[in-house]
Amino acid sequence: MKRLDYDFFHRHALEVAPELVGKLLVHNGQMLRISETEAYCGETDTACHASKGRTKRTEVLYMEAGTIYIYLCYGMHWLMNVITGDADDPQGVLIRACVEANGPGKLTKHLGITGVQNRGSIVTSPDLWIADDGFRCSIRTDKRVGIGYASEEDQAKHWRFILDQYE
DNA sequence: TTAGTGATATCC
DNA sequence: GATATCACTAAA
Repeated sequence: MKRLDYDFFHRHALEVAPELVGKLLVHNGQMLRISETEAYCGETDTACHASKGRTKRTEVLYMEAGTIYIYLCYGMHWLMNVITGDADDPQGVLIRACVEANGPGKLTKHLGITGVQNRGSIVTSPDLWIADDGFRCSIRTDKRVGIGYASEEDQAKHWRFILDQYE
């Protein structure tokens, strides 16, 4: 079992996102198998929060790879992202679901993750990290969901990665 | 299908 | 200061 390090996240979101599927998300002693992720790729991606520029909320996206971006949606659901790529390049991967809980809001609730983890680092945090235990599986892709505000071409991109079948 | 919830951004 | 928006969920 190996903790994913800076080098793993220091790549393009479209490389990191599919590889995170099947990994273990560890928080305060709980371990959950990630089963669904989505990639958000920079200011040119109209679905990405940073597409409208850098603000107090989105500046986390510009931080270095491995930074945790937690965002409160609809007043009650914490959504968890991990920043990838170079610093000042606002891209990241949304953790959408794990085997034990489907839905990004349910996942963070299940793990007890809240905004206090925002701006932390998945590489150095003592109680929140992602591990590779050698698990292998096949993955399928699909369109991202819940991004109706994005351009049609961005909505059409298959940047959602779903655990399909155990090997 | 619809209500609920609150931080953030955008507009006065 | 006020309002509109939102990477969702549960209940019906």
